[in-house]
Amino acid sequence: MRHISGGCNMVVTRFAPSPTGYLHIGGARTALFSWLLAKQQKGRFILRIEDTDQARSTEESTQKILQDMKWLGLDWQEGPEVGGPNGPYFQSQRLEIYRQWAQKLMAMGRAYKCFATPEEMAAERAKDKGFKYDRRGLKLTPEQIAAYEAEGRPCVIRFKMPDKDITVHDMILGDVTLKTSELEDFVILKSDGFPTYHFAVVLDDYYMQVTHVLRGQEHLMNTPKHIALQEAMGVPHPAYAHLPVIFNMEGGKMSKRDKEKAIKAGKTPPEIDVFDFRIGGYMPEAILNFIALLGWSPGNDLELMPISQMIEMFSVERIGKTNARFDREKLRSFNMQYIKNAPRDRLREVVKQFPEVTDYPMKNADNAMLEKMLDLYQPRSRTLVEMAENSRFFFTDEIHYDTKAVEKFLKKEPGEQVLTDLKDRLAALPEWQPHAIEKTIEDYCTEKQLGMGKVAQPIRVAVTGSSVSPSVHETLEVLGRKKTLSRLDNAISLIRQN
RNA sequence: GACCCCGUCGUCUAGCCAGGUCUAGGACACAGGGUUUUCAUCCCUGCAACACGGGUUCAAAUCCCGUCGGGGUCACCA
Repeated sequence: MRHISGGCNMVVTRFAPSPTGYLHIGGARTALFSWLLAKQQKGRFILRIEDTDQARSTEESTQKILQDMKWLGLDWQEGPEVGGPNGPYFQSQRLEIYRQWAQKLMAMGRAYKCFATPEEMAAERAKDKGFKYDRRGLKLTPEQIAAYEAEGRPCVIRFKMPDKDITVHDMILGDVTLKTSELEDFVILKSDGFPTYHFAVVLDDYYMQVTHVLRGQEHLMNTPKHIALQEAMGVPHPAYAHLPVIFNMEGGKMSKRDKEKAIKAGKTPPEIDVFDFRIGGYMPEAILNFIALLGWSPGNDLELMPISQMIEMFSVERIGKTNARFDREKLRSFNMQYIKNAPRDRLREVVKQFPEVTDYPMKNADNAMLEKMLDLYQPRSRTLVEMAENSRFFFTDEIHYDTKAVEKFLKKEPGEQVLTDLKDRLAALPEWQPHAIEKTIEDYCTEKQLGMGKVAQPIRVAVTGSSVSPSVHETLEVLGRKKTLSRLDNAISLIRQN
């Protein structure tokens, strides 16, 4: 009898990505829900790498996925890097288990060899759209099999589906019954000796003592196969929960292809993978909060909540059945609020890590400058990209002058006059303090009978290149007197150029 | 095409399981107003949904059936 580590009733969930690219946002939600369930139930969360597709799996992808999981803060109690009692956690390292069970099932008469090549099967399917595997392997005589093997012909092992209906008791969808006639004898062991997904998940979930399987709804039709397999092997069924699909705004499944489509159409590609959102300047906590609400709701009007509260309030019963569109506008709003409400320590950490994956002048910031920038931009940035771009004039002297702004505020009256006058007055200030700067500007306005807008905008454009920035006196203060004056000079000569 | 799942504001959703308290609540977006030196924030107001058709019932967003619509799956991919 196997000992179940940590107690018999312990909830064990897992996330089992295949390493064929970055972590998809939908995968991240599956991982999050599984993680939340384990945390809430004081159980264990396992990360397992399903690298049974030799053609597509890469070590690089594995690393990317681990990195994205860590960045999101979804830690695992068992899996790559941390190990665990039920390892290894890479399916490619568990081949012996699958082979032995395949043999066992064959000995039991529940599985059999088939020598048909992938090409043959594809040809059958091309001929008949509704083609279902015809059990041709089962019709082979022992002599034929021996002869094929003597020739060294490759074969697969197929599972013999039982002749009965199978009901999935889904925690979200309820009971879903599938007629056995809908299912064919599927391959469990490929000709390269690797298991198929169906075989590997069932065995691994069993050996890793997984109690709850949360996965996308696209797996619903696979589940009867897994249940049949579990029955044949005499192992328990984990509880299943099939999550609604995440749609793009067009109403189709949100997929990596959306990126290629956008590029072809000459548009900027949408964020699809977790890493895209990371580069896009989103905070992991905002992403987690947002995707948690794609299908799940705590039941009251609560939306923004810390992860600790999500853990507390999470329940599979409150996951809905309807597919959800991924509304980036709402994510942006969430992200803005997370940036605005973040403790300074946390925001500083996030902002300092950001240049690791991007390249903005912000990366050259010293701590004092960064802190001042944060004072101004924490309340007014929806993403770190906005923050980095809008504040770039602090960190580089390569100012890009917005043409419209230059025309409107510098080249028109009283632009030049304002700059030359204020340059002298600011240069003469005894102390470079925000209040002193503000007063200088205000006094100037009063004296010249000019509205604040007439004065502030030319300065703003001169110093930042843009007509948009935090309040002028704070901006100047942070920039420093030296840079302020030299940029005023530059702007003045720009005006005089023509 | 076959099988399966789903269907409340433009979007995410609460309400549905245990019908009445729903002239359907919240959030994002949008529109208008206020604050303001620009932008953003912030505050106020507004717009806006039970897919459709039948039942059951004194009463249906809530239960049943059908239609339509959307989606998923049909691999030696996961």
